[in-house]
Amino acid sequence: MKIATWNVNSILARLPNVTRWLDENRPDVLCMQEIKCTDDKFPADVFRERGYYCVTFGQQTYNGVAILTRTECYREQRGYPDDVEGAHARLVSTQFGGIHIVNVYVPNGQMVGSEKYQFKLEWLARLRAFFDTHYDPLKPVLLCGDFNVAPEERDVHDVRLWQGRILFSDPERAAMQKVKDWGFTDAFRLHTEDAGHYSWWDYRAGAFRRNQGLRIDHVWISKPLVARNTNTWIDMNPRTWERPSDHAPVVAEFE
DNA sequence: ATGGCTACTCCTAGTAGA
Repeated sequence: MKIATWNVNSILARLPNVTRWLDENRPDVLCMQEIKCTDDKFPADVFRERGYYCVTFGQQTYNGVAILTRTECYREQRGYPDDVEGAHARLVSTQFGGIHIVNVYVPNGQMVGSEKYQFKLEWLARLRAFFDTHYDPLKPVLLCGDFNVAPEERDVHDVRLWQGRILFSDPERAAMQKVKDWGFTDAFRLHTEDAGHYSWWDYRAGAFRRNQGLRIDHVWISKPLVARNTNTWIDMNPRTWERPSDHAPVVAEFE
């Protein structure tokens, strides 16, 4: 079984790239973030033609998450259960093949110390509480998405540049670690110890060409899935295509 | 060097992303 996560940075702008990648890779599940459109604008028919079912939690202009699956799936959660009306569309979940799949788009945080940064830290605290309340770490649970946090120094191309800054500040990393402590393992790190593997590169200044990126997109798995995870990798290919997303897909395979 | 690039919008200039 192949489960992938990809921040597509607008599903409407990225539709040719996403369909091409689906055709070439045929994952069982694709979790997407930043679809940037409401559910009625989501191109579900294009995916249905390719044999995928969709659950979406869209929003105009900003945020928005969706999950594509090869067999019919049912939405489990759409945002946090205690969300107020009009809250950001940043979390959607489903069950597939006996696995609880939670797809998140963690807030960016803009700048350390800003209101948005505070919102990010609170959102991450709620994510941990959400797992405490609704899931069991002894069952197969997979949390994936754009976490907007690089966990370790080896996940950052230039530690001196990023130290203490947004996406790599200590409080963000601690908040993310708290989520991990619920009972998750970073699937990518089960297979690769090296530095220099990134999932996002700035559009500007030739960052991709120079491999100046961050590993901020992740697939985290609960204990029962660890032994089944045969490989997890970052597919840099679509980042080389025309009109790419600034993020690359992360793919996890299970037996 | 605070730029660089991309996508969005009832505001095509301003906001947001990371």
